[in-house]
Amino acid sequence: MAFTKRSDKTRAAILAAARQRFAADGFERTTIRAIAAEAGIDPSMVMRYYGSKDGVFAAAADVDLRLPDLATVPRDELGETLVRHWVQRWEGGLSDELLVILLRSAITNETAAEKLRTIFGAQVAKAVATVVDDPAEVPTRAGLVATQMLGLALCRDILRLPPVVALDVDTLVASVSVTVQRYLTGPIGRERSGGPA
Amino acid sequence: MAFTKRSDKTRAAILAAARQRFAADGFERTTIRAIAAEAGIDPSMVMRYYGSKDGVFAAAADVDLRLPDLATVPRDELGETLVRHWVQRWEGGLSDELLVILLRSAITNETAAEKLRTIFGAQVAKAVATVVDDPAEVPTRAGLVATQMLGLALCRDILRLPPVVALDVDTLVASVSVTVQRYLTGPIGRERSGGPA
DNA sequence: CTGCTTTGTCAACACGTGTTGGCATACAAT
DNA sequence: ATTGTATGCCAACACGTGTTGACAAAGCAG
Repeated sequence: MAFTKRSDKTRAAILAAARQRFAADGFERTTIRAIAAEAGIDPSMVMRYYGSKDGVFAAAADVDLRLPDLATVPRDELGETLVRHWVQRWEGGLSDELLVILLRSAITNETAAEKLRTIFGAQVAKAVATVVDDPAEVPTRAGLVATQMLGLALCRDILRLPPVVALDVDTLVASVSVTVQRYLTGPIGRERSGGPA
Repeated sequence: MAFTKRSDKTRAAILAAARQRFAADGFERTTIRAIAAEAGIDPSMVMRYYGSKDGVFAAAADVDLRLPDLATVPRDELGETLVRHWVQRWEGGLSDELLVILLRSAITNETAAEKLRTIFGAQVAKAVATVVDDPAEVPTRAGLVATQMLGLALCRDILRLPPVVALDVDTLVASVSVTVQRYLTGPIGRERSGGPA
């Protein structure tokens, strides 16, 4: 299988087309025919190489958040590092409609939702775990972080709320970083926030 | 038109059924037939009384955020007031699948997205405007607030990320309030956060 | 009771969907 | 050149969709 078959080019074209369609339209509104048209081939090829619509989707939505390794980051720059990385990941339109696909589809497609849950449960929690001392706090902090990061992506890249789209990257990062930084290292829940320590 | 027609009961049944289906399945996956079945009537009635699928949706997604009047709230309790109200609005499952409908559908349906943009543009900005001095800052602050609030709803009530679902309301409100409070009254962008002021 | 409007059901349409099998062509091996 | 196989296209299927119109029953007006 390490040999390149003649069909690899078509396979790749299908995958690229599928990503574009899924990202633009979500799971339900994307049709096999549309994918095939964009790839410039026949719909039946999509079936042959990926088995079913769910098959293409699974292949297209195989995503890695590629979060930075927080262990090497100064403790007071965690928020900024994470948020800047996140924003750039979403901004870099080219190859990264992956995240759009996942988020768009996760809202109506239970398979995609489960996948997203897994990815966030694993990758974000792992990143957070390298930073938080008390293991019992990890899920809570990871959840709060997810709340802000996904909300940011949702408003800016999916819903395209004008004021959020209008924000320049630096202002955005500066504002949101503080939040994420606190969710990572600050007090959570009902603890006093301005304590002496 | 103030008189109650005989068909009002059916109309109401259709609307209730539509809300349930749209909230559960989103716009695309909800079928006229499913709505009719849930309402216990014939699919053609849905068409007769609401014209088209888009018509039913428009009627079902006519939503009012009912944000509290921030003018009467002490300045340092703004975040908590807003967030608690928001969480309760989403928690109160009964009549309020309205928000689920809107958010779920806005991700794939452009009409719904536009509606959500309008609602947030108007209602949130208005609420924020009663609190912020500099009018130029209103959109930015409203946008940031939307980011966190919609992200919260997304993770907790749509995607159901386990750690976010697991959080009890008080912890949630306590943690997120601080963020919203800062987006409303704190420094934004690249200003120094701990300045001498 | 006789007519007329309203409320509802039934059956069907035109269309788009995922999916399948058959058939031509281009390539690879002998 | 002659096989055998991989690659691609075409036509069709079975099904579910939004939507429409004809027709029956129920309520009301005269």
